[in-house]
Amino acid sequence: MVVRFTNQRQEILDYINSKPHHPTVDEVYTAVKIKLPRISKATVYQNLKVLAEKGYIKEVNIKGASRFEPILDEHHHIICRECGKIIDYESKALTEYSMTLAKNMKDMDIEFTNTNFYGKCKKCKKR
Amino acid sequence: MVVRFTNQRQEILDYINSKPHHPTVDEVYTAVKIKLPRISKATVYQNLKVLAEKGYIKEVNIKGASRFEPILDEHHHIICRECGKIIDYESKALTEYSMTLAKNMKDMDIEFTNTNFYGKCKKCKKR
DNA sequence: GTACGTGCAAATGATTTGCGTTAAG
DNA sequence: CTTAACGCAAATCATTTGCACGTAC
Repeated sequence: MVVRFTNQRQEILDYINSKPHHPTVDEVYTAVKIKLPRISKATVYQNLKVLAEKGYIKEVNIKGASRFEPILDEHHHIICRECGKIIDYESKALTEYSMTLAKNMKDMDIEFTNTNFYGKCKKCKKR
Repeated sequence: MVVRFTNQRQEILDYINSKPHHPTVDEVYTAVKIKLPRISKATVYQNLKVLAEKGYIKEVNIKGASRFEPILDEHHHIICRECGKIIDYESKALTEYSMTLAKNMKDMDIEFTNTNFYGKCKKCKKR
């Protein structure tokens, strides 16, 4: 199965690569619609899925909804439990340590790891 | 606001505490329905939410759907990217190391951390 | 007795699917 | 040309909400 590089696919990929912002499907749809007004949401869903499967982008699940991010150096996420805000957090040491543990697991072949730090952001803490 | 301990709530809590199995909402619903045939799915949703908020159980998000687990010692998850199977993984060292990093974060107050190890389980690898 | 909880049905949101048409390679 | 991809509408899941009635405390 050949993966064709259509306009729609390219715009979606470009948008996700343009900002470290972890957009939702709707955010991608709204943004890409400006350049390609006739695009449908189903196409956005389909392409996000394909792009993630083929390894062009990465899918993250926060509070029940899918979000997407570029392929960056392996990193971790700081997540507000209340509003779902995400901050990227890089720690090679943590990644390496996790992967060391992964090598000793026999139940599954581990491909990558991700550590989530859950808490409350400043805004949500005020309330 | 007083949290009342109704039959429904107790059965849901008991079921989740009974097995290290990370059930989905539907699995909880089906299981509890055997003992309480008149229970509605909305009640299951409501109670799972309350129980998680009050800290009686923990919510985990895998492949877009909510799953629930008892409050155990802090632990991590090994997840099959294909079928969503979860295996618990305990490593005090990893938890402690992550929490050490968390103490230096100024953007958010971290309450807990969780590391996910993603890979493919034996069954899915065969295909 | 008074909220909080329940069950039901309807509403909302997220995601997927079927299908006829379009366009990439 | 041929087949993956598109756009649209409808279908399917997951989850939430409104409301009249029931019940824990």
